[in-house]
Amino acid sequence: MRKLADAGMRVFAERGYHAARVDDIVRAAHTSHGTFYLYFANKEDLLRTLAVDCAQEMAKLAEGIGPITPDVTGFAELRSFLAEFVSTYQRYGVVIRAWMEDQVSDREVDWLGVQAFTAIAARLAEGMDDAGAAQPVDARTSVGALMAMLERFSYALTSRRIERDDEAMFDTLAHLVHRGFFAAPT
Amino acid sequence: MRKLADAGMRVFAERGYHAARVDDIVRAAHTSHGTFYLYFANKEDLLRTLAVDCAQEMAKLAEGIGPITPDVTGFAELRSFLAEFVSTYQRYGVVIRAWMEDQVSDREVDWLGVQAFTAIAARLAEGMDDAGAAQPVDARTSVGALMAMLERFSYALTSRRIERDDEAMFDTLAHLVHRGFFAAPT
Amino acid sequence: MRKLADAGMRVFAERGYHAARVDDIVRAAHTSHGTFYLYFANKEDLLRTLAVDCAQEMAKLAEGIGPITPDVTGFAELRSFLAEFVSTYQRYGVVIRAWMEDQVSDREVDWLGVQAFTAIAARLAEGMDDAGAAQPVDARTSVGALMAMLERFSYALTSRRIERDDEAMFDTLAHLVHRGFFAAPT
Amino acid sequence: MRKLADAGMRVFAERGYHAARVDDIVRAAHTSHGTFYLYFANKEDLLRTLAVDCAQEMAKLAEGIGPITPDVTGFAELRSFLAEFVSTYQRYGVVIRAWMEDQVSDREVDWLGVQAFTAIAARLAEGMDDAGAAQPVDARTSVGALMAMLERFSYALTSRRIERDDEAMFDTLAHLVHRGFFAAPT
DNA sequence: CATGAATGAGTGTTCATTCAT
DNA sequence: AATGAATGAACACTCATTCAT
Repeated sequence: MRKLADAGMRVFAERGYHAARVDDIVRAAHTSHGTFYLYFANKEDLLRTLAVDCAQEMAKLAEGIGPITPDVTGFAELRSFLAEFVSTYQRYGVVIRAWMEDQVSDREVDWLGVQAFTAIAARLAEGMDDAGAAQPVDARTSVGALMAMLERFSYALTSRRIERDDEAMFDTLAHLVHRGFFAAPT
Repeated sequence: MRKLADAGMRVFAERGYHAARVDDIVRAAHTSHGTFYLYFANKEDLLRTLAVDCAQEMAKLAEGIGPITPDVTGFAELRSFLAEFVSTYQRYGVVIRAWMEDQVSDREVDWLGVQAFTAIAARLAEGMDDAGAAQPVDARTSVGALMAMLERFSYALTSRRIERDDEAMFDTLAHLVHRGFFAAPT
Repeated sequence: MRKLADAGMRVFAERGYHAARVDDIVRAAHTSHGTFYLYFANKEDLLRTLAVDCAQEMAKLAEGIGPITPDVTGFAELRSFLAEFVSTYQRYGVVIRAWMEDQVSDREVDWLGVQAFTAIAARLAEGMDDAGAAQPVDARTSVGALMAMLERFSYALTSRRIERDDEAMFDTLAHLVHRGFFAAPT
Repeated sequence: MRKLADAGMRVFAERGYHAARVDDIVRAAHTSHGTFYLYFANKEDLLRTLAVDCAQEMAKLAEGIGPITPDVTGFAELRSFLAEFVSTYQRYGVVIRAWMEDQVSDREVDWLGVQAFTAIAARLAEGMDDAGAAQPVDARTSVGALMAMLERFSYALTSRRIERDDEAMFDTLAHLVHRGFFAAPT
């Protein structure tokens, strides 16, 4: 039930997954405990559901991006991807962190995660091929690094620990990554 | 007491902070509950203590590195820093993630974190000055990105979700970051 | 919930408030720990609830008594009040003593206590006015003395430390107090 | 050891017997836990020791009073006894209440209590004999009533719940009791 | 005599989960 | 489908007591 999932999202964001009580979620959703267990096997099941949502959005986002090439078009593509990723991550941050802290694993989530990862890596690899010649950087490793970076920045932005001009920061990140990939002094 | 902190580290790593029961830690340390609460106010206090340890090691590590310059020396410096950071992070991974999940904050930890961050940023800024000319990337943002990247890779390596030639991976990372900083096609 | 309050009363009476474990109460009430904390914030909250019950009964009892006059009617009134008070006190003895030992305070209880006290003092003052002339005893102080006396006798009777003809004892008490109030040599 | 008993007295008075931790007492006495258990079998043993002290003082006090006669001398005797009793009680209040709450019993304490009780009852009986004729009040019951009254007033004074002219109050009490005993209209 | 670090049994309290209505 | 009162297993934490030094 959407109402419950949304409430879970909100409550997790406010209190953190572990501190969030089923009672909080149920109240936020204006429902009863019974209803919660009608739609979710247990609290972790709700986390899993939200993780699937997250992975789906991420995968969709990954598939939507165009090739990341050494030229300005590639740079723009990367730049816009950064912003979208951060926005999505900000919504699912708690879910992701709880997921990691609890070392949970789930077929569907894992699968979607790999899909997203592969999609981005593919776009990047295309760009690298375009750049020709032997690149000392590996596409998959690079994508991993990119996503890690994004994750952390998204978190920092969410928790407001960072105070800076977002636009300038995105520019720095985009340059950093783009140059890291292609060594093109823009 | 060292024995308890060490045991806590081990148990947190195995079960995760939230799943770890005080009883597990006490048993792993071959002590009693009473002794635990003799040295730590509560479970979270142990987490805080470990976070301080972590922040201290990180700060020390950060201060030990030499300038990260555009040349091969700088590259080597960066390369070796990566390895050390990952190694340290791997030991404290759970602590860091629990710290973030619980949104805990602590004067000492925060202070040491800032110190470490600043130290690395300074080394990097030096290198950037050497590189002369206007750099489109900002040193502080870059360091943030670098550390995020490392954090996530460290985690991936720890949880063994990644299976790859570590040396090659470190090379890719070092290149990626170094080129990102200096745009020097190595 | 009545079932729990009643069980609490019984268990407190048997073991004393401090020695009574929540588990004992819960078992005596044929319920679960969860249910206990559904109706009471904690063990002390149950004590408070019982103290309110006690204060209410005492206040009701105090309001029910007629004027305590120097004549035989007044004596009879006093005599019957004594018996009722003792009976009530016997049921709430443990609650009262725990309440005092723990130096707890509560708006409602305090208020009802004052009400009861005032009601009795008023009845007595009326009688004293009837007795005319200056009385060397103050009504409020006298009531305090009376209630203290009753409290302790009630306790003695409850704990069976006293073994005597109850009727005779009540007579002595009634005479003692009545004469103390009105100095009428019966 | 006196130092510990004194400290116990102070701490019990401050926090109440149950809330007082052995650690508090030990710290207040500037000694160690080990030393505590060198002189007392356990926490309750300290309570018992203090109860013995209390009972001894009370017994001594009871033995020191002269005959309580219907005349002014008897009244004065009673009046002064009241003040001394209250003063003693105020020091031992917590001990007494804890003793009652825990329903503890002890040969020595019980014996001294009976002694004190008997001594006062004897003095009163003497006075009653002097008053000649059949008294409707029984000496032992009367003494019980008297002591109860005193106990409660002492407590009220200690906890400062009562705010009144102490001297006037003592007068009322003395009159009340004396007249209750001898029915002499003052 | 004195110490205080170490102990661990004991207990209050929480909260995910169930099930009769 | 929806409810929410009832459950009880699980856990953090306390503190009286001991004993090696």
